[in-house]
Amino acid sequence: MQSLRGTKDILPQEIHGWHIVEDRIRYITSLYGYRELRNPIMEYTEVFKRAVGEDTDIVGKEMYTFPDRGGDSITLRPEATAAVVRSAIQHNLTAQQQIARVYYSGPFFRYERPQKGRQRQFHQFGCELLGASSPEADIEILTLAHDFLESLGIKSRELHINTLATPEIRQLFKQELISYFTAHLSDLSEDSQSRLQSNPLRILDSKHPGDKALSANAPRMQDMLDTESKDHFSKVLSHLDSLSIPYTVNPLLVRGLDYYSHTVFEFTSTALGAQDALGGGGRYDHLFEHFGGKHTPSIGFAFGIERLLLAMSAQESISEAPKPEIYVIGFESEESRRAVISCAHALRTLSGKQVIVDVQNRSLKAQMKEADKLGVKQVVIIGPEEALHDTCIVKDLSTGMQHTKLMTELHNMFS
RNA sequence: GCGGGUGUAGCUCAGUGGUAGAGCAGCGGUUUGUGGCUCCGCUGGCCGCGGGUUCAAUUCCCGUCACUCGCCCCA
Repeated sequence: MQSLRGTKDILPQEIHGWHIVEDRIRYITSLYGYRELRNPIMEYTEVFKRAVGEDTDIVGKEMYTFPDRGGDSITLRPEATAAVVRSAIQHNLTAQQQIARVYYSGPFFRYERPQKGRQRQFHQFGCELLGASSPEADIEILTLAHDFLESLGIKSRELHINTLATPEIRQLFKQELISYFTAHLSDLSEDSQSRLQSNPLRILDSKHPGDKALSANAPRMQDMLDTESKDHFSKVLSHLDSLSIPYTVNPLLVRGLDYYSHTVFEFTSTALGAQDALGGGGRYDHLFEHFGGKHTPSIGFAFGIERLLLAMSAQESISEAPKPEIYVIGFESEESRRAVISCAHALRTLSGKQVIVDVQNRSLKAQMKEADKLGVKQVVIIGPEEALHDTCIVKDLSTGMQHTKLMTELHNMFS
């Protein structure tokens, strides 16, 4: 028996990093007034098909989709935004021109070949700012993401940013691209040829050398921007400038999901290998309408938690897990063992410190060894002698100093 | 979905056509009530799984599963 391919057990010895990240998630989101939204991990397949787009890789080949017992087509969520929007509409989270600031964190599923930084079940943390179309909304999301990465101490990273303008402009741009690439059809990779009609934007961020060469000279969205798009984008950039958040405008950044418009961005890290995206996001002004909701311009981002942890451990910025503080040792006599149990219990309740006790009836020596290995600061020894006199020996493991104390004195030390 | 690499003790890895070793870790002793450093000893392995070749396979061949790196794409 073993875990499914591409799924991982997160073991006690590695949980500390997760707790750090989860702690930062709660802290940073709270600074910005974002509240958690917990959606189910499965939805009707239609939710993702409609939001993400039929021609995207996610929907085309990566979804965990299956019929349930009632015959409905169910999908394990491959991303969050679609479900957040579905949920926002269903519960009217943006009623009466209100905006909603939400975040989420949890497991997601994509049926792909695993590799470094890619699993079939992985975890994402993301934020969505629903109902605001201003560049200031974009900046709030970007700075939140920036602050989050900073607080985790992730250094070797870059922010790439681009604008996809309005759907109308993008439609025009697509036509331009199609005619440009069609003129060079034979130089295109097979993948790109098949995408040419359905999703020509995607050819732009292909890593295929031939495609790259063609893309470098392809028509540019920048040259076709309307004043509104141009204005929006330049405001976002100037805000980034004044906040001293470094970025690179990358005209080839298009992102793999259909629902984006205007600002799109991606955080990459050199610590990651081939899957170098820590996370990304963008503006989706028309997704609510796709679901039959009212016009609700929105923007959000998502980070891959496993990738954050990879980047953090690559630069060794994960702090050490806290160590237990007290080890209470007893041995040989029944009285000794009994005294240990009640002493440990009292210390935990009085001091709130982590107190470890041997549960294998091992020797004094063995328990001392374990205390040392665990890195505890203090050891309390209640041997048969001490148990008879209601005393104990308190030993500091770093100095080796030890003193005999009455049990009542010990309790006073920690209360 | 496609290509490369790997799969031997808890971990990191050596190794040979005649069913296996090291270091670290663990446990015990050196110290008959005291950890860390020595030194000594011990425990521990269907050599990923299935099949084939062979007198004999952990070693060679095929398949399979998993991991891993890359492609595609994304977190």
